[in-house]
Amino acid sequence: MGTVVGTADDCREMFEGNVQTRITPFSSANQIGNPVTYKLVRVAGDGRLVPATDEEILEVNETDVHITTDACQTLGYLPTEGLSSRLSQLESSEAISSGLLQSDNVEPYTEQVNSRLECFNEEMLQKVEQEERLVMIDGSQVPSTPPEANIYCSNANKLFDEDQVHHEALLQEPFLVSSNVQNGCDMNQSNTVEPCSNAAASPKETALPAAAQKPDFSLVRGEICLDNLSIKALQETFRATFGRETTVKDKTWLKRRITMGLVNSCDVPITNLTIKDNKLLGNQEKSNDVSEDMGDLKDAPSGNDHMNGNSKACGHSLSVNNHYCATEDFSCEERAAKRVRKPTRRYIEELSETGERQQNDKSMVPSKDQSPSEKSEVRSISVSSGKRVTVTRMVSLAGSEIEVPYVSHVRRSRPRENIMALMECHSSCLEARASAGESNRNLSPSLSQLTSEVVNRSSVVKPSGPVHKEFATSHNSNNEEEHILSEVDQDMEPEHMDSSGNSSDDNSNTGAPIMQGVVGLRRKHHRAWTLSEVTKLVEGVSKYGAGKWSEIKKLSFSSHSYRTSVDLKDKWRNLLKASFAQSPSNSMGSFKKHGSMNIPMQILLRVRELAEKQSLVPPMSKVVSR
DNA sequence: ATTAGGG
DNA sequence: CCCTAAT
Repeated sequence: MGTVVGTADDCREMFEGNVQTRITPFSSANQIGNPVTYKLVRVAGDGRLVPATDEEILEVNETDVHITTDACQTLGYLPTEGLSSRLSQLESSEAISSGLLQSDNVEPYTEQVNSRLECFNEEMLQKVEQEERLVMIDGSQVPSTPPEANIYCSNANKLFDEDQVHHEALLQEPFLVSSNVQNGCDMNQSNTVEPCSNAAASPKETALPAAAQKPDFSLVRGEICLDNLSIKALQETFRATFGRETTVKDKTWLKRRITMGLVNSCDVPITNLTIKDNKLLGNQEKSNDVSEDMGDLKDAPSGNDHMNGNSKACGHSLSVNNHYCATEDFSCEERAAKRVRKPTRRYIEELSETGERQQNDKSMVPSKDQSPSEKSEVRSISVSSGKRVTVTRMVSLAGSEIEVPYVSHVRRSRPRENIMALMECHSSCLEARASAGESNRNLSPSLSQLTSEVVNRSSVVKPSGPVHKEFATSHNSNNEEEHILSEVDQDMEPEHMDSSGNSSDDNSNTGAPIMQGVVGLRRKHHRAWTLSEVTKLVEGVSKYGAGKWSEIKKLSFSSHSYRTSVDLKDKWRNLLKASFAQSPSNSMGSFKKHGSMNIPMQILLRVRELAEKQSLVPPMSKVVSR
């Protein structure tokens, strides 16, 4: 609930902040066809739509979305998820909005209608899809939408039939209007928004506080409509809606399910929204079949509203839900979220990066084609194809607006903190650059910030400025360069060894030769191991035993902050390999001809020695060492 | 948080 | 070196 309130506030902000209320050209409605999903969004003072949270993802129809429209949708649509209950919650906001709208222009009505239409369209699309699915599944004739449903639809249409003739055509498709939608529409019924505000407002106040005593709003037409249906009919409807049979006999359940299904079908991932709501309740119904789970998940997000608003209507089933939710509300949410985010991994992220960009590109095209959306501040593209949703937002920069990919605050570069700032900076910069360039050369504030941040960091470490060494030469073969550097290091190292201990030295001297800024996109930082390092490593191993990498790192590599225990481990592994590989044929002498570093025989021998020792007496060595 | 291993 | 899984 609290969340809801917050939403309302946001809405208010939107309205207030948004000076220019724009009316969506009707044309947009015509073009509809893209499912639109709105999530918690707020409008910045300048009118930009901004995700309520950084992580918030806003899926919006790419076509022009107007703030007003958005507001409408936010108000009307969001609630939709939760059904009537939601509506009640939003009432206040609606009232506000309505008031504003009224004062503003008469147009709001139109806008609302549009928004609504969009909703309908979405639903219709969904419906159609479902139908198709059904066909595929059954092969038999598609269960036509229950007559009632159609009737219902027709009613809904009547609301704004005059304006949208074309829409009707679309609506002709079997199409169930969810109660929510209805509610949302109610506002529109009267030309003036007033009625809606009034009607809505009153219920809400009562409803919100005490769920127990709620007005009849719970009995939405949709509900009623469904009510009239027999169980069988409901099942049919269910089937039509979800594309699968259901054995559930519970009328209430069916109704709810259908309603919610219709509602939810509009928006796919709602996780964000849910998360914000502490109260988001999961829908826990025991599903009869597996697929049911999916539905539940979907429902989960909106569950909250449901509870609040529909408790009355749904009766017992709801009460059960409430209970469940009360205890596990959040977990439910999480569950859903997890499901959605499952594939999340940094690795995957990177991979998907490309996809995102592509998507962006795509989005660009349609935007032009679809309709000139001059003003849409935010245009986010929902990609139905992929699970990932890319969000972009327009940022006015230097007078011109540019589309910028919305970047999550999560840092992309490697997690390690020590890492030579330089390298990180490099990689980050490169990344930033790359992404910026790839994404239509847009400068994203977030990106820039990131970059600057990185830069600052680097500057702290190395005030002198951005890497110089690295830029020196950028051959295609980094290895060579690195190799050379390593050699240099080797030469220098010995000297440092004695005085080793000051990290600054390491940073500047041991300096990371790495990313050759210009050419390679290679983001791997590589720092060749110096002889001294190897020596230390071996020493450490002999002292503390292999496997005590953290110890070794602490005691023997205090000065080399960039070597992590993992690095040590890896290096040791390599050394072992090398030592054993070389032992058979000592002919090579003290130097390996390979590209790898020259490792003195001595060391290799020592390594082998240690290795054998440890392998033979693993436990002892560890204990003994100290 | 470390360590062991695979890539 | 990087990334993960298992401790």
